[in-house]
Amino acid sequence: MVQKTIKELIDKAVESLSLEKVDFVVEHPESFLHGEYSTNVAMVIAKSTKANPLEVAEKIAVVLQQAQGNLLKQVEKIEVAKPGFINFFLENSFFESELRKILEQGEEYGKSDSLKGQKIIVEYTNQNPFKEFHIGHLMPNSIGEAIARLAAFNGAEVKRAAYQSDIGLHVAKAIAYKIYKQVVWNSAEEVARSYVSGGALYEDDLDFKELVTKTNKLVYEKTDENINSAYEEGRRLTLDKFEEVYKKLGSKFDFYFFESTTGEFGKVIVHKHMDVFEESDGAIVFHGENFDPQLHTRVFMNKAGLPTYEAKDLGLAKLKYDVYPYDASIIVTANEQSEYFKVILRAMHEIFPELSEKTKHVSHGMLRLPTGKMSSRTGDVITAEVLISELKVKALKKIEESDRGIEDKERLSEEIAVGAIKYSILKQSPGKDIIFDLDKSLSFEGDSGPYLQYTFARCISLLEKAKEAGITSQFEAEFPSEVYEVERYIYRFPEIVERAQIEMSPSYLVTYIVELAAMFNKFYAENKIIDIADKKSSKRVAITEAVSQILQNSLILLGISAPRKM
RNA sequence: GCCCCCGUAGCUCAAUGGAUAGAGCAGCGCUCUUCUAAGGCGUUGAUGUAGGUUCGAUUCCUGCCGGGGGCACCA
Repeated sequence: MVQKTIKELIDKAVESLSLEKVDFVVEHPESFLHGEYSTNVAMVIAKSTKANPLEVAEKIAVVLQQAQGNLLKQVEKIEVAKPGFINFFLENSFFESELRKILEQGEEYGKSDSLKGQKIIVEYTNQNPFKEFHIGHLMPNSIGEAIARLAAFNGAEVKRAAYQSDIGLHVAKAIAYKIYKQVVWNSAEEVARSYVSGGALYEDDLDFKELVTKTNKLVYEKTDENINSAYEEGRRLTLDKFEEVYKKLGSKFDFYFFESTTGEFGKVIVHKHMDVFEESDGAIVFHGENFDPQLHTRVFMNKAGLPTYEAKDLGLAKLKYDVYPYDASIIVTANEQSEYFKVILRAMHEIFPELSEKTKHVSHGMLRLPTGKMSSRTGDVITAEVLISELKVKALKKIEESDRGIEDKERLSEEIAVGAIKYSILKQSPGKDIIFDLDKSLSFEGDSGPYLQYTFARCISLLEKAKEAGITSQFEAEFPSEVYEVERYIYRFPEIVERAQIEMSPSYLVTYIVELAAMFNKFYAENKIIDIADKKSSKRVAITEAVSQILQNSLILLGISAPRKM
């Protein structure tokens, strides 16, 4: 990439001037007026040496200009600006060659091999059987899926894992309630309802509470026929439902881990490492604060001798490694678990140091209702399915209004609904909460998923019309020197993909792609793309094709479908 | 009480210590007899607060105010 070439040249120039070696950036200036790339190197150097930044910039620029002839062929001019920026303007031929590159590489465009040979496992959508699949679960799913796709796009071998809590108090509550009230389960919803009712009863009925505790133990022991069959039934109903929703969302998991197995394993690990853990009040705990004042104590085995989530996570890390010897394990969960994971990773560091190094916790914000945090415990939830279907209705209405002869309206409306949801989650930097208001609902306009989909469909439609008119994107060398603004933006895609991957933040890609779409739409409004009488038309068609390709590649990375017509 | 995270326009979000703090929504005014108007153009509007570091701070540091999360047998 040019960016790297420029950076290397600056390094050399700094060296030849025997200036101080510093950390600097080569970035795209905010405005096209300042060229394609800009560096702050002179200002950084000037800072430590108390020199005049503008003079330093001038000196470096002169050296760069001398080198320009052979190495910086693609740079048209180098300018020094105000406080001490050095700006690089690229040759028109650069944009043209990038355009060709995109058309040649197609869906490969933007791929890199930076993670080649790496085995990466991404764990996300950790939800619990016996509970609802609510809209809060859409966050880890959307983010985790995008992170997985970004890693694969950069050459990694990626496996997706779902870790589901199929054992524990929540399960016992649902089962105990079913038995206690003789409820019949026919659907996942009914199972989840038992869980909510059981949870409420657990709070105010001591007898029931005792029954739950007993049931919990029996679920672990698997000795009671009645409980076993209720367990299997509830588990199957809810897991099948999850699978249905995953399919709508476009996620397919390679591995499923269940707490019923990680628990056993975690238990063994804890008992084997009593030098790391301590017994306290009948439980086995890890005193995080002994290792780092920012950490706290967590219980790994409870008084009853059952492994807690902590021990289970420890077991999971090893279990994952056993089935898939990973170089990196990424775990996506809500940020309410951030502190928790710091402690777990510290404990893991004592036991499996090499695994803790490879594990990275990525946290996302919570999806909140205007009334506050959603709670599956109280049943104050909106399910993912309800949200999708409400948005589908809205999308369907639009499809019918525009009347473009869509064959499968049902499918398209779902693609749009899911696209709108995923976009709204992925557009913001992970870690921040989303306040979700169903009444205001999600936008299909402006900064939205459907806006991207619409722009893509528009490109496809244009390309089809161009083909009919006999205009191809294969333009010839004597092409007009004029560079459209959108061309100055499209070639950045690989850089953006790289950054989004490294920082595990799909939002960078979203920000970029919506900006690109806006630029293209402006380009579309200002120019007639297809014009037989105009020789420049083939270049505009080429730009359209390039944009459609980048939109498509981006949408795939984000896990948003790219319908060709809408 | 201790520990983390966050306060940007009326609303929802951007901005690796840099150039004039960007979008979208909502409001107002334009724009389809011509390639998809889910589009485009114009317009109003913001860094919680007080200091500090810096040539330069939304970004780093400190205090205060406000919000969220975590802190022993839930997941």
